[in-house]
Amino acid sequence: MGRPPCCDKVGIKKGPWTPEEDIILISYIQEHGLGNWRLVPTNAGLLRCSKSCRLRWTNYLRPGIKRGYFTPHEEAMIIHLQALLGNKWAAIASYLPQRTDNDIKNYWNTHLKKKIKKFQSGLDTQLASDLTTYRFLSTSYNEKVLNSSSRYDSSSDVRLTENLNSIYASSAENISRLLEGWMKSSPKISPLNNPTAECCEVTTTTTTPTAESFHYYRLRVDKQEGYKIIPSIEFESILSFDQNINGLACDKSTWDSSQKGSEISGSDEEKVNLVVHEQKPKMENNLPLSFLENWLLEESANHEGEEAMGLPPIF
DNA sequence: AAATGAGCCAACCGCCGGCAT
DNA sequence: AATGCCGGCGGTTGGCTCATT
Repeated sequence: MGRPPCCDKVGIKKGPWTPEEDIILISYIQEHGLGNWRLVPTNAGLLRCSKSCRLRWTNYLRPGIKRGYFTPHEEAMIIHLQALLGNKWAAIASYLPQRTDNDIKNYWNTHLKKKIKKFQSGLDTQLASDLTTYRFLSTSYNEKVLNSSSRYDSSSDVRLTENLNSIYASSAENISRLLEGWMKSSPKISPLNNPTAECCEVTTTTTTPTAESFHYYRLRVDKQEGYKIIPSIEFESILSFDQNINGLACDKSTWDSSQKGSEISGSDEEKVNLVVHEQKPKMENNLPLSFLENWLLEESANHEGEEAMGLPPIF
């Protein structure tokens, strides 16, 4: 006999995650840490399979995920790495720790593949005129031919970018998006799914490693007053979140129409603390650098200034 | 204004290797 | 040793948004 199944297939919810589910998952992971995904849905009270929870966390909720447009340097890295490694998205993502493999895969399929095709057919003069990108594309595809016998070896994979001066995205952006979605979808479901709760608060702490600072905010869910995002200190330094929280509130009717189920409790006295721990770049795996890794370091240094300035994509 | 198509992306599906039982 | 789940991965899809007709 093997292990018991992780979850019943009956009664498992599918489809897009609601902000309420996100909150539940985040708070569970904050409390219990990452570990046995099999136990997560049951213990957290989520009607999802463990796989869905893990995917949601790794692709969307975990701290440090950078979203939005890809910088020219990121694009070039993806193109180069794809040429070297093939569709090994997880391996490619290991060199871009702020991006998920899913994001990179999507970006490749929806943007880069077309652009490369266009470039190869000689139609994209703008692309060809950009020396940096041209060099990446040229060397990538030359190397693909030269190194056609090489294979990616995960055992020797050095998380190179941990050694780079990566700009870590604040998890506040993720959570602000989450809360924004929560507000939009709130008419149907209560965030805390507790029909008896009068009030509940979610207190979140985030850090931006580059700024060495902490940012606090609270989401207050009150049966009488509705939802409120309560900014605390240093909000102004997270521009995107600061913008997102403006005007986020709903009235009592929203609360009343949204009472369903009971997943996590909430009361005036209860608080759920979400402490999102940001990872700082580590200097581990100090192994000798391969040709690729040296190249990436070199290119990263070359593009550091450009990326920091937030230049728009080339394409 | 309505219909249609394209683009995008979050989430699912299915496979595989490793490992717990 | 055999069984079958877990976790990771790449491929695919469904549904949403936006642009065009």
